[in-house]
Amino acid sequence: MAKDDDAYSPAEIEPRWQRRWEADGLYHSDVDRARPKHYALTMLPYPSGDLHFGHWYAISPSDARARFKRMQGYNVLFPMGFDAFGLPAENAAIKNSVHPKVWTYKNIERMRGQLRRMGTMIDWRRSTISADPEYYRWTEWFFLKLFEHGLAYRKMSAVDWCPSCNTTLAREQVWGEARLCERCQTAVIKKDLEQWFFRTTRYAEELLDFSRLDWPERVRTLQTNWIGRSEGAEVVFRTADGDPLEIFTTRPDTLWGVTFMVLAPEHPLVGKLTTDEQRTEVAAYVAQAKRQTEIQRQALDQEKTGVFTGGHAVNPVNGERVPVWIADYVLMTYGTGAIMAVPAHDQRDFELARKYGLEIRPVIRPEGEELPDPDAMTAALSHYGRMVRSGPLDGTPADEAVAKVCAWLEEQGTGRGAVTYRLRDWLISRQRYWGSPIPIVYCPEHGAVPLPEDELPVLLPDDVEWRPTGESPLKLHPTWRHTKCPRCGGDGERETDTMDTFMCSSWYHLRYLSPHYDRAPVDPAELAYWMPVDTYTGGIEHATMHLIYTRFFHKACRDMGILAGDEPMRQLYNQGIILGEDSEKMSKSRGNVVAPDALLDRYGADAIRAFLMFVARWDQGGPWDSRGIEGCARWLRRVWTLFTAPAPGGKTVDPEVEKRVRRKVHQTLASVTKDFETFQFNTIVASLMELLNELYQAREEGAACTPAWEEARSVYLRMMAPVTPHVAEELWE
RNA sequence: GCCGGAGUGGCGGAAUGGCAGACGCGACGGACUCAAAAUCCGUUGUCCCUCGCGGACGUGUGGGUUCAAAUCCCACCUCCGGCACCA
Repeated sequence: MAKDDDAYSPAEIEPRWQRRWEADGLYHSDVDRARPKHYALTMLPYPSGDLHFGHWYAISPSDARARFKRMQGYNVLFPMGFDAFGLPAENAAIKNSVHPKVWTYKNIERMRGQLRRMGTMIDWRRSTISADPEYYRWTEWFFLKLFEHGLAYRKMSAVDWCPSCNTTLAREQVWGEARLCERCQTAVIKKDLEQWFFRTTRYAEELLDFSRLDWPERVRTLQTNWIGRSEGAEVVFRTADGDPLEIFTTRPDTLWGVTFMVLAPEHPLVGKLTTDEQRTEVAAYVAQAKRQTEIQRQALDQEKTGVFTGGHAVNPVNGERVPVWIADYVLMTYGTGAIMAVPAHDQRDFELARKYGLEIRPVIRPEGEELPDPDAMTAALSHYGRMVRSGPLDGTPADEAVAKVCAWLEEQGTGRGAVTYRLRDWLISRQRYWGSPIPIVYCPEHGAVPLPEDELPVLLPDDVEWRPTGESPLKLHPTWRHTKCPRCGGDGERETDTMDTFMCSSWYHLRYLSPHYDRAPVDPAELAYWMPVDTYTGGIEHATMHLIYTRFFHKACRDMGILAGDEPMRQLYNQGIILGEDSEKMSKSRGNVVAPDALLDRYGADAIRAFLMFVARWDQGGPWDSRGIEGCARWLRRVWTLFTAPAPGGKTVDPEVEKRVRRKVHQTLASVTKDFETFQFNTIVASLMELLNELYQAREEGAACTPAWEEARSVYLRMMAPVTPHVAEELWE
């Protein structure tokens, strides 16, 4: 308890309480079956060097909520670790000639110290670093499991390559129409490479099911769009040679309107279909298309182009022989890489048909309208309608058409109802040094051979050349790659690519539970008690990357018998971004970066914690306001004064005043409790300020030294404890 | 084009069918002080007036439901985010 004449001095009280909590092990979380558990997880930081306000904004309100849950009687786990592999370490190494490991671990030490000054309840015994061999041993182990179960595979394909980062990227890491690298904003190009993939597409349907999750609408929508489910039909056409040519369509009701087909330029049947007289033209188009994928995509309204292969295919619904074209608007990576073209009812096909004078045949009549004259059409008629000129299904009304055609196709054995997804398998190979090795050895005899589990971890060598060469640094290491084939003992070579760091972060929430356990990635007893994560907090930017990967990872592990339950994180909440005072993103180049450390010295962690909760709605974020923090500092000084200064005496107390105090205290308690539950942090601080104003008023009216006052003080300090833990401890008797 | 989110004082925001603008910032006036800082008190949506315990208007726009709408319904406008030659 502070002496009454002491002024509020965070610089004195905060380190003292932090030392005390640590010495007492107050925030150690251990399995305790007698209490309900609460696993509060916040997205782990990348050890970039300094803890900035983005970190504070993500972590300190999450910590306040974890503390609130703890005060409610939950056995709370609030851990923190570091996503320590990744390219910035290599870039820093190149720039400053420091080994990535040295740079990373130095930053981690620094950031741990900064995190401690924040006054969090982090249980540091459970911290993990994904670049520690005792961590990545298990990242490698998970790779082996996925490989063993056919969920990891190696494939040659045209993959996205960032020329600045010198590595391939997952489809999720290529952003926007301009196809920029998620990390460095460089335009991504295509390269044909043999790479490792995880079979995320196997889980596409299940990933669309959010029914067990309390996740924001926004994230669910982003993931749903990303997965991109389309319902339709698969139909098998036949080439003149009798080869099956499978297509996917969402409009099987337009099958009788097919007047040609279009293949992606890379489609495997292109060579065989192309006739001698068309060969030159087709080869030129294929070469041009290939080149085009290597440059930044042009505007979307570019004119459709295509080339006739000279080949034909037969439409199974009517036996008609239609020409087969190739065009670059058909993508090899979606559906089957081939389409049936119905120019009357699809705008892209319409444009190609108009350009090259191909037949346009309307077979869908909108209700109450005439069938359009193809020569007069200026655009495709894409809405549903009654099927006409459609053989046995002629006259089928719009609402029955698709289902009826699917049933009919199945009956005929020429097709069936089908679903296609936009989601691609997750490309995890990176041509970089500072990542988890892929535990595979290539043997001339046996191909890609997984290492036995007891040979893990494959350790990263320290002595590498990390300067950029366009090749994986591990490939240039003189000895590391040379090893023996685990199967035959003959000479073999290690995989020199490393894993996408999103692989490391797909399971870190499991490693926190038992960071040093060495018989499995996670101690089964800890796993059974703590999982799933109860509340997960972090930025929205991971909606279609980390948050898809970790859900995939969990489901895959469930099916491999490693984990239980269908989802890793029950509730998700996204905080916004704290901007510079000019409402722009904080950045060194703009010169609008507000550094937490200087403000910490001036105001203390409690004031910053309170202000970050108060400054804006947490889910929205907003600009930093250096005057606003004065308001929170003033609030804490007023709290200090109210509870330490001698109460004015000599007045008689009106029972109504006492009653008013009690009512206000209990109303505040109810609203603060509700607001903690629903992440409405700004109104928590506002309610506490409001109550403080009332208490000042009541004290003037003689309420101090009454039982109601004692209750008010006790409740007040407990309500503020999660927000401003140090000052609450100091004032608590 | 498809999907989602958001529009409230000078500013951040509160109120999810019941006194719009809580709380804070800023601003203005005052107390304390030789002075400043800190602290404290008061005023602060807009407009009108006879200045009161007064009146009118007011939550992107236009309609509607209701005794009552920032909140519910319909139509639109603007801004932000995602996806997009996805068959």
